[in-house]
Order: sequence, then structure tokens, then C-alpha cells
Amino acid sequence: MQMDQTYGEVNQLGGVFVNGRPLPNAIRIRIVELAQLGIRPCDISRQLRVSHGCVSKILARYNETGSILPGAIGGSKPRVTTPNVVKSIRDYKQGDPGIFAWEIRDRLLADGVCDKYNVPSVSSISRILRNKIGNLSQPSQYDSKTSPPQISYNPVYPYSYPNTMSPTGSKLGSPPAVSVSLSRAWPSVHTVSNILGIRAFMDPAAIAGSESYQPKMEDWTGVNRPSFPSVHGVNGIDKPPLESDIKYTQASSNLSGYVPACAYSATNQYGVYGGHGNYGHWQSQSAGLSHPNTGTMIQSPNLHSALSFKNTSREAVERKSPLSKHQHEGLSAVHGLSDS
DNA sequence: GCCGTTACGGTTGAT
DNA sequence: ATATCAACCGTAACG
Repeated sequence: MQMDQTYGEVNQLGGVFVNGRPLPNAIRIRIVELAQLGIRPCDISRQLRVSHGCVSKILARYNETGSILPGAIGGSKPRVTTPNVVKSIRDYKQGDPGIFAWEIRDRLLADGVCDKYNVPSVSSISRILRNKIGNLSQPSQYDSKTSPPQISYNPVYPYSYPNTMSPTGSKLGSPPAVSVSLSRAWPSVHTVSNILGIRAFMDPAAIAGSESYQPKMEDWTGVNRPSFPSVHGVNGIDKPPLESDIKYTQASSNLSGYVPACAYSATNQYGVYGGHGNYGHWQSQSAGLSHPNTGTMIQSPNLHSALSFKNTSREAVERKSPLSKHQHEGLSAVHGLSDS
């Protein structure tokens, strides 16, 4: 019930988590970092007190997409039956009342109203004819309601499809786009103490309060800094997505609101990405462990590199193949760390 | 022991 | 304003 953030529950390993919600980015990042340092997943799981299934999932996703961020939660998929499409269907039907749904589908493609990725199925077209167009005599009304003709472009949000079609339609979505730049600055701080011990994590209070849990905003929020180095090139898959959706702006604001209890409200703001952030608490320890070298490497403190970026694909459907793709590079590239 | 997978109970957000 | 629904979450447990 209460949602607010709820503090979390404790898993078998002693780690705190909030059921139904993504792990804080700070932890996600650490998972990736530790993996890059060569720590085995099972050890990462134990050290961070995150279930191995989750570690596995996060690493697999990172290898695949280059992003550490969780996927987009909630919302609805973009509808293929945009007002514009419905309108075209109506026009076709009006022009030829005897037209078959499959013919309409072909015309939508032929006329460029839809591309193969977003063309409605024949059954959808039939439904549209039945429900929205019905007898097609009086078009007027409907339009008004659905009218926004173009919609799509404004995307502030991830799923947008160009309804007009983009070239190649390729990618579609851009989900949460994301790039994060994170940094690893965190550690700096104190905590380092135990690697294994990592108590910080365990303490619910710490977590809840301190960081992360952001109350609302999903994470991709912030994020991308223009600067990510090179990372992307890496795999080549796609990277284009740089969209910028930044929503974090407001986030901060509301965040503060939300985060009530947090003692350190500030800390969490956007935690990770914003660039500022820094929360320091809990995660911090990485330093000890992880970084021996990074520390050294870190050149500029502030620069933290980007860790991940990329989009997560929304095409979940097709994504099924796990890792394989890039792996090594991924690794190397990781957060900029290497390169820069 | 390790790890990929998946059922489960959960949250979210657009419609 | 409420309810649906589909997307995602992490844990736990199976193999």
C-alpha cells in the first residue's frame, strides 16, 4: 500500500529491494563495473546482495544494449491505429465500399501511410471498420475527437512512431533512451570499507532513505549527456538513439517532493545521472574493491564517463538473443572508463 | 557451485 | 475518475 516508496524487503542474501521496482541505478552500475573488473556474477551477486537472476539479467542486457537502465515500465504501446491511419482507412472505404481489409492494408503500405512495422493487421482494420467507421456516412465527428493529426512527432516520449514513416523504419522506438552518464565518482568517499561487508546496502534505512529510490520517475530520466565518448561505437548495433528525452528536469523538482523521508533528499535527486548527484552513501564502496585502478584512472574526477547508453530496445519481441553480440567490446568500453 | 530461465507477486502509466 | 492492460521489475526456485 503505501506506496511511497516503501521501503524495501530483504532478500535471501540480505539485500534490500522494492518489489516491483527496479534496483537503483547505482547498484546496476556497480554490477556492471564489477563484472568488468572480472568479478564473477556469482560473486557480484553475493557482494551486492542482489539475486543472481537479477545480476544475470542486468549484465545480459548491458551486453546486449549497452545500457544499464531498466526498461520502460508502464504505459501503453503506441497504437498503430493512429488517427491518421483511421482516417485513411475511412477514406479508402469511402472511396470503395466494397474494399477488403487486406486491400486496405496493402494500400496503407502503398500509400506510405504506414510502413511494415506499424501497419495494422487485417483483423485490426476490420475492427476499425466495424467500430470506428461503421457505416461511414458521417465522418465528421470522429475527426474531431481524434484529430490530432500528427501526433507523433513530439515525442517526448519514447514510443513514438513517426507515423509518417520513417525511412526504413528501422528502429523505432526509442525507448528510454538513454544514456547515462554516470559516474563513478561515488566512491570516493568514505565508505569504502568493506567490500564484502557492504553494509550499507543492507541497511534498509540507508537505502530507502538515501538514495534511490526515487519515487517516481523512471529512470531513464536523465541522462544523457552529450558527451559520451566513444562508447557506442562499439558494438555497432544501433546507437542512434540518442534522443534526448530528458525528463529529468522536472524530476528533480518533484523528486524532492516525493522523497519525503529521505534524509538526504538531495542526494537522491537524480542520483546517478544527473551528474551531480552523488549520493554517496551506500554504494560507495566500490572503491575498495573495484577500483584500484580506476581510481587511478579516473582522470578527472568529474568526468565520469558514461556508462551506458543506448537504447533499450523496445522491440522486445525480437530481442531475444542474448548476449553474444558484443560482448567483449562491451566490456572494454564500458563506461568510458577505458577510454578516457 | 554456477547461471540461464521463468513463475510469481508487484508497480507503473497510457488508454 | 476509475479500471484495464501490457509492459517491466527482482526474487526465488528449477534445471
